Amino acid sequence: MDKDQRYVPQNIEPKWQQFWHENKTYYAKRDDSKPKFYALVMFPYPSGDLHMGHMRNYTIGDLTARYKTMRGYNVMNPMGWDAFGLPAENAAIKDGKHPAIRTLQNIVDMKDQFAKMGIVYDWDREVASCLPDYYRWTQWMFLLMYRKGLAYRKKAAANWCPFDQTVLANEQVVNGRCERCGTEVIKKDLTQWFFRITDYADRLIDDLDLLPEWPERVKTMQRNWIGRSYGAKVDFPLVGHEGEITVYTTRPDTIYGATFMVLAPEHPLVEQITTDAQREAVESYVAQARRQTEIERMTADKDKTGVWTGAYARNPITGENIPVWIADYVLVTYGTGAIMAVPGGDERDYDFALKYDLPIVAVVEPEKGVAPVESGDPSVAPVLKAAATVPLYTGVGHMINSGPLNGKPTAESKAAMIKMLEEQGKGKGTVNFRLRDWLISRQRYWGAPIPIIYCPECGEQPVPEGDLPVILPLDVEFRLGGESPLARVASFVNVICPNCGGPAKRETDTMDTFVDSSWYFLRFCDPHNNLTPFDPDRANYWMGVDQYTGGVEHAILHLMYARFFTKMLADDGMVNVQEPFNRLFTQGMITKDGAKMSKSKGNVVPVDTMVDSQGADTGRLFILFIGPPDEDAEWNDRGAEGMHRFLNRVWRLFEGDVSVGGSGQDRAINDYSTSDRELLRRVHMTIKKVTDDIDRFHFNTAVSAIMELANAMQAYRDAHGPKTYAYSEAATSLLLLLAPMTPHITAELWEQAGGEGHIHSQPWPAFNAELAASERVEVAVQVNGKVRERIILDAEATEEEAIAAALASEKVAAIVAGKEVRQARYVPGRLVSVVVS
RNA sequence: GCCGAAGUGGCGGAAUGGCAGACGCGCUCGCCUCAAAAGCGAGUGAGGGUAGCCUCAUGUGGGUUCGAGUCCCACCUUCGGCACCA
Repeated sequence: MDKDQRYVPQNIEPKWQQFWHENKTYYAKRDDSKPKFYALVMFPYPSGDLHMGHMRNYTIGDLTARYKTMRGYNVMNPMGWDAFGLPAENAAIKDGKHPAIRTLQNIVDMKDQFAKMGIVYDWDREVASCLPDYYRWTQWMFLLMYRKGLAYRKKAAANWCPFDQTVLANEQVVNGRCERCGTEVIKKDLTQWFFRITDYADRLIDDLDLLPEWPERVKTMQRNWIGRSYGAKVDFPLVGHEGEITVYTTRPDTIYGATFMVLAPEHPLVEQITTDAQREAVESYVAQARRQTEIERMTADKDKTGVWTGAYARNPITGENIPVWIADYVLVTYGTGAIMAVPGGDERDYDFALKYDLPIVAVVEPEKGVAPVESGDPSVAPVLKAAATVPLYTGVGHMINSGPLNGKPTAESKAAMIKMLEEQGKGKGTVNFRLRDWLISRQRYWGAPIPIIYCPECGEQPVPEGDLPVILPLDVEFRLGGESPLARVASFVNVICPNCGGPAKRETDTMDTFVDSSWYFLRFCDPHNNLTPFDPDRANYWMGVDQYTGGVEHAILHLMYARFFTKMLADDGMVNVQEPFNRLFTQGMITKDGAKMSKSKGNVVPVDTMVDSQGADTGRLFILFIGPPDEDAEWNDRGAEGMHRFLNRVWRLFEGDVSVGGSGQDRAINDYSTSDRELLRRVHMTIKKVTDDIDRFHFNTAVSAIMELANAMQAYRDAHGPKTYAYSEAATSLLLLLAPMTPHITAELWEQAGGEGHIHSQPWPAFNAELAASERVEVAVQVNGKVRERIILDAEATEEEAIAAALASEKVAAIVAGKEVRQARYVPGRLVSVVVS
């Protein structure tokens, strides 16, 4: 083999990709002699084209898998396809190409691109959510939910995207728009399937504490999304009607200040309690509120509007009759859709009271030093009413005007009031969530059919497990129409009732694709199982995922749904972990010209272009070097060229007779010359630094440390040539440290330099603290906080010796002369600090 | 409005409270070349000085400390999440 040829990645990369493919180098088997490591990158939607943003994602995952393998773990690193979804179906409506064909073709193309990047997976475990042997088990999951009472159907005002012609989950509505296409979402009353994720709300919040290795911001986002609050439900009896209005409040302590009530316009009691005199005004307000889209309702300035129903309810504590209003600032979807308004203690209620001249009572006195908000902002109330002389105060303090609670602090009053309400049967303490149940029906074709049959005699019937999968028919006409294209396929719709054998009809909605991705990490543990979704024993061996890598855009949706599924399956005994992902890493976007890479913006750097021109290793290394991996980074072609130059330098470090693979462990330190020691110190410092940095996901600094080692090797080589033991040792470590990052060039050089076996089967280089230690250190000398001198000390120098040496130096002596040394200290290996006056 | 993250050279960025700017990009000069590319070497925060060196400098203003990019307080800006959530 001619080692002197130039570094031409195109000549070596295909060879090694072939090697890993043929040898199934990264195919996982159970091996109890090693600790297991489950590495996983979020499986992608097969869109066909990969750009540098994807490359970052998969490079990090690949690096993790290769690194952990070298560290001695039994690694599983699988990949699959989140293959159902709207884009393929929308494309089919445009050009008639069947989603199945397009998707499977894209999968082939993407696997090709993975291979070209040198990304290795255990392809024996590949799954695609659009294939019957996968979605069969997604349907099985639905039936399990159904059996457990966690899947149910109800009529509700759902988020409807007029463009995609389907309903959306709350999580898929962003600022009132469809997260996919950006169309304004409207509300539509529809009967839909839901998963009862709210049953798990408490655990989904509490168990975030079991995840110390998740980014804090992701946990915070989930906490906020689930939105747990503690308060009370209180019944306000209606005056002149049967029944009561139940409100939810987080401040039961302020109930003495509740001077009116507000219902959401959609509240079911509105029609019943409205008086004839107010009927016209109320109906027109309700109609106007219903007409508004989410966007209008949100962009409408915070100016409060509302109408009195004409009705009264009785404050159960004060016994006073208070008016009942409706207003759209009260949301029917939160709490009970009704509030007790405490204008003295709530900004919204205060604004409303000012506008409609409703009484305001102060019930909380601020702590000393806390000023209440001055009343009477003229922009809120065009005409300042007498009542508005009461100031607004929303904080905590001591109760006033509150009967027996007077003088008590807020927290104590809250507890006391809940106790009183419960004793008198007027209410009870409760926990409330912002989280809503997960709406999973989609009126679209390209998804897993919901396995339910509607029988005119027996009603709703689950498809018997033995009849799964409910096959998605392929012969379908693609056009939009407000119901699933499946509804037009007679052979799909018309079935026999599994209960009575009479004619019945299938559910024609499909499941949200987030259902598919909520359990795929479990299927990877046992991907070919024909009897169950996965064998609990196999799942328990691999779970949980030790390193999960993906985009932060999944912080709420996918990551919350997958946690929900895992808990549900744990409850069912299918798996013994409460949390699916032990460690989560969310990588930042790669931008170009300041924007996320996208076809429509024309700023895409495709993986193919990168790999064909500079090579996969160059692309991988630059994407690791570009910046902290959890932050966004701007793509820069010049930077990639720099990485290519560096790999060229590495290549040249192996010119001549360089050998690798030996170990200097059995040599005594004294066997090395001073310059050898110097090089080996650098080698071992680099081993430590790179190891720590990879463990912390600081890949950019790991790469720069390796560059420094290469620079030191070059200098050594210029002086002493490459044929020394120390150089060979350095060359060995350099290749091993780079191996997870740039697998092709390191595998090639390892082979050319006569290394034993395959580089990626070698153990990670061992750090030798003795070799890393140095005998002499340079330390700075600070006088009164300013660095004035640098001195060389013995590494073992004591504080006394260090200070003496510092004071003895010419410069320091000159500065200190004639002054009193008030303080002196030595930070070993760093500096000497002297204070004089 | 609330919650979270971040502000450091021309650029990407580095720095367990201990010599700010590692590493790389770019740029300048030089070597090599008929020339270019590639490669190699030197330099590169700002200001001052012939020079040894000195002063200033990590969004702004305070503070703690022998010592602050790092810790504390207030503020400004940018990005992300939530948003009339009772």
